[in-house]
Amino acid sequence: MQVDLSKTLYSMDLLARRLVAASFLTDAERDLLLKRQQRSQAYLAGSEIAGTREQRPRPRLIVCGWACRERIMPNGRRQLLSILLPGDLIGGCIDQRALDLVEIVAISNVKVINVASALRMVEENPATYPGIHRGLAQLRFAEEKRLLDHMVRLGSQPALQRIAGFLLELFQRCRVIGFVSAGSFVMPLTQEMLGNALGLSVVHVNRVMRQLKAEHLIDLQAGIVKILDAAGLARVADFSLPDGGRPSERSGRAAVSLA
Amino acid sequence: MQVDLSKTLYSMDLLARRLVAASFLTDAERDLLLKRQQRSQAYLAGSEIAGTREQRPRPRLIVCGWACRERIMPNGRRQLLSILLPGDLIGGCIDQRALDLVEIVAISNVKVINVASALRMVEENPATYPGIHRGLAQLRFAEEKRLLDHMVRLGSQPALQRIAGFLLELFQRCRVIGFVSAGSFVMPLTQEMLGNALGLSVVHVNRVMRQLKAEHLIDLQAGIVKILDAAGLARVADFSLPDGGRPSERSGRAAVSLA
DNA sequence: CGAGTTTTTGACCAGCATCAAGATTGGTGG
DNA sequence: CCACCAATCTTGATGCTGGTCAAAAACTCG
Repeated sequence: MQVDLSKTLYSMDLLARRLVAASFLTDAERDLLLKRQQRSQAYLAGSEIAGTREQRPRPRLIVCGWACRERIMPNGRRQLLSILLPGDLIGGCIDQRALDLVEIVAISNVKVINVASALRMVEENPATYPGIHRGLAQLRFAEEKRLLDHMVRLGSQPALQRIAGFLLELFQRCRVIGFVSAGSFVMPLTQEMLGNALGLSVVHVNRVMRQLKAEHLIDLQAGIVKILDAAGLARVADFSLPDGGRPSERSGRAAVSLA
Repeated sequence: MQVDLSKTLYSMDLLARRLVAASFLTDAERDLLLKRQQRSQAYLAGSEIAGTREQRPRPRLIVCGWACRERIMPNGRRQLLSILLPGDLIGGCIDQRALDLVEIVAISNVKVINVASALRMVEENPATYPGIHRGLAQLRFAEEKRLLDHMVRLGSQPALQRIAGFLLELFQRCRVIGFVSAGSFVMPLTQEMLGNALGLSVVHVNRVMRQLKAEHLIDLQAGIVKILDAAGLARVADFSLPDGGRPSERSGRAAVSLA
């Protein structure tokens, strides 16, 4: 289902779209983003976009395809740390050296463009590009938020909620970049990858996905996820107790401990 | 064991110490750090240093005591996201708004000083304060690394290794800021907090700590942790297979996929 | 159509949570 | 200095969530 974009002009249109969503851009800013057509760099699904001992990691923008940051442990186990979608920056946040910490791997076929010079221009003249500057800050903020959300999932949610929340996050991210139609989006993650992202075994991921399907919260076929009941999913994802108690059950617990 | 520092001059000495460790400072830089004595702000153990809906979170430096970033879930469960030690910045990294994402809570009694103006000066004139500028980047880098390490712990390590790795991290961080003597450091975390940080129940934290003690890797008493065998701990923490298999089994995987 | 990958199921078991209760520790007031 | 209380630590018993093993079905692709 990977669309061949080889004939498309690669520009920073995607970045522009995301930034515009949050801020109005000046003409100078539009120029910076849209006039700089660039040759894109392509990576095959499964290949490494940036490795642990990268020579000189340049900030890049994903134009097409999915990638992830992951860490591979000495025993071969993999932990996906975050998913990167079109419009996301690689190494644009934090510090360049942060790339040392993980590997960036293409999940589907991926195309990226180098945004080092554009970023540098913005960093050096924030006043000239106020909208982009602010927009970038928001991108970083969103990335940080996702990281923390995911930590909470891993640390304190059972499998059902981890998966529900994660799917919901992907859904919303896809929607922002216009990759959702009729409540569906293409998700090129195998259940094994989902497991690696969520700290669960493939088998268990499968069972939970199946359960979500049985409860008519999502629908699945051929790598396409359809969110049938976003509100229901959110309800499942946010809450932690096995019984369907409402959030106010703290009083219940309290009552027990008082009894 | 909380030393009363009320008569101490609060300066950015700690920050200076950390920065110096990695970079040489110019006179201007020393001045910036050391000449700006500041009134410190104090927080009692358990109190909130910065909340989710903070009016205007200013970057601050922890001068004394331990704090943490945590998220509290609707069901009352808590997930500690990171531990903040003296010399760590609050809200100095990423974006100020990142503070919205979590609460910052004092674990022991804590003192902080405001470093907003100093940070602004450095950001605006990076050339004047090259050492500090680089040093701050390293601080951010280290924080990012810790976050990712912790995610790996939560996502793909069993209890024994989570705890071993976490203790080791605390140990090394304490050593850097000079809070280790004779292999021991004061750790004001209750086992319940450890559990909240590591996604484990109090009971299980206790059992594992006990096991580490039994294996003469650590010693524990009255909130003081003594690392008896750092190398042994590291061995436990880094590896995930029950048997002591060697790391090089990636070749095995490769061979399979090539065959 | 056959080989490899991914998904699906079932059977079994282990790691860790939960529940419950007792032992320590530290702090407080008499 | 001791009695007392709350918080923390410790330990045992029991059960559930989710891991592991194994193998069969459904896809995918050349």
